[in-house]
Amino acid sequence: MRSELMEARLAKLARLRELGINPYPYGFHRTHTVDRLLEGFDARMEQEAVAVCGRLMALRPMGKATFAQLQDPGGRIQLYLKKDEIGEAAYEVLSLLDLGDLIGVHGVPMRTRTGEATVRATRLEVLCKSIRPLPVVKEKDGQVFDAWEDTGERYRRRHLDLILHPQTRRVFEVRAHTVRALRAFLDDRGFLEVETPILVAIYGGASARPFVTHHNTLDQKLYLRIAEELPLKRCLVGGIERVYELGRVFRNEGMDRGHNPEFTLLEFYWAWADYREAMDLVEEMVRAVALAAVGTLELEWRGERIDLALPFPRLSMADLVREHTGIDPLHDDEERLRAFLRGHHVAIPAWASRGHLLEAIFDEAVQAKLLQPTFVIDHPREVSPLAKVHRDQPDLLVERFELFIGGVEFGNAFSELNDPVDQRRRFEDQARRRDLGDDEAQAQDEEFLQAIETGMPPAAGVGLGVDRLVMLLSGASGIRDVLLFPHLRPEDGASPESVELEEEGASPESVAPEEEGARPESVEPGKD
RNA sequence: GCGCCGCUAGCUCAAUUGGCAGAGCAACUGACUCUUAAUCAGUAGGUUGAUGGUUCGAUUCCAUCGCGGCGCACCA
Repeated sequence: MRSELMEARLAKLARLRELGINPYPYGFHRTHTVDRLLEGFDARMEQEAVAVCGRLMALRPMGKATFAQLQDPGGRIQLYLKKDEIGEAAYEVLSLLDLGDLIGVHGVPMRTRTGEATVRATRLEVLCKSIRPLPVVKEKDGQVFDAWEDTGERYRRRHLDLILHPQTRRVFEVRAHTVRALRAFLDDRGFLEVETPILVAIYGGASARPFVTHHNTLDQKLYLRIAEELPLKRCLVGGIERVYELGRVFRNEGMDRGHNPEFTLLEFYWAWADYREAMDLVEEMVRAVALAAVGTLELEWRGERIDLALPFPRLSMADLVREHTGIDPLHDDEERLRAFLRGHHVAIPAWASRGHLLEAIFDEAVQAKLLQPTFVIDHPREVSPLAKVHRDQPDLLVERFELFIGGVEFGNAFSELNDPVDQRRRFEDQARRRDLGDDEAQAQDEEFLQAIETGMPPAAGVGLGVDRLVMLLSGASGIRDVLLFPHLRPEDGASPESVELEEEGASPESVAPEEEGARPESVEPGKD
């Protein structure tokens, strides 16, 4: 049982207190992080007094001297603690340390006989006694022993993953740099960042099923937003001509290596521009962000080499389908399109129109093949209720593009529809579709329609999947690798009365109320 | 949601045709003042994911469930 290991640590903790040592002190004055200390290490040898602190990752006691490995965000360094030098009392403290403890050491840089950079300690301080053991991973000459690589556990106990795997930390540094670069790119071009509601009474701006929640005081059904689109367009109406939001949206759909229930979406709206200019900007932005975040345009992702330096071709969805299948999706008999999909075992709902069929064939036969960055343009009207009709083929198509890289969609954009009469008609069409069984059809948002009726400037609008961009730039193949705490199934599925609550406050009452009727009316009235 | 694979000590993994559940590391005790996967000697550590079934006997065979991974479907 694990508690036996913990008992040993708790006993040492008690002993430390007996010795008059506070195992949880208030801080430590560090002179160098490990990476800084290693820069110009030899010049400092036997000269400077240094102070380092971090997590104890290895202990090699040899009687009256002990070697240890200390890890901080800058890396690991060896410590040499001699009884002669730190004193009898400190050496007893040392014997009460475990792997995983946080310690601080004052000392002098030295090299061992084998040349390893080392801090010879003159003083030892306990900074935090760890009472829960962490997985022990050993390494020699780049070879790792007893690697801790249970993927699920790494997501579930991400703090351990971060301690044990520097490359995990790097992914989140890439993520931070990516987000910062996106903001910088847009800020530099006069875009204003805004924040709009996540809790909404009407969800819209995308085709997806929402999460449902409830406001107690108002006794109102609320949704978590599935897109940022509609409020940002109201900003356009209000005269914020360049506006963006970079935030979390929520879609109540399947989870796999490309999908998490909540994900980070960048949307920006650009007045007086159309989707072609938006493509120019997105292409430039992707390159700028890649250079800022990882310093290169040549990437490897899911086993494919991706070259962001290549011009992003702009190919119409219909042309791509024709090229890959021989079907002319705009002119061939609809039955031929249906037959193709049946042949590929794609379920086709009865209400599907030519546009839906075109999109379905594209998804089936083309999408996965678009490895290098490609703009797919000019989508069917029926699947794009917020896009402006195509200036050349207004009856069938809209002005829209999706950016594909590595066979995966990264972005979605239109020349935004600003004809209020048409917009209202399209919402009504969506409502009809909903009646026919399309549960992703968009609900009518009256506030949004009224804003559009006031007059929204012609504009391009772009949505970009930030998690996927981070995946591409960090080389991660799954979205869970770029989320610190991805959504997972609850750990203690089976016995409800199991006394196994242990860590991560798996409180039994925190179940998502799937049914409406299950709302507890009597919860803590007026806690505010 | 469907299919395939997996789940054994804190970690990484063994266990012949169904026959007393093991090793290394970590832990504990002892030795060791330049080690580095430290070494040496000893000790302890398990409801084999859960429940049920077949059997004299189940880690092993069967069923159901849980969790995870991969693939498919839906989406971004």
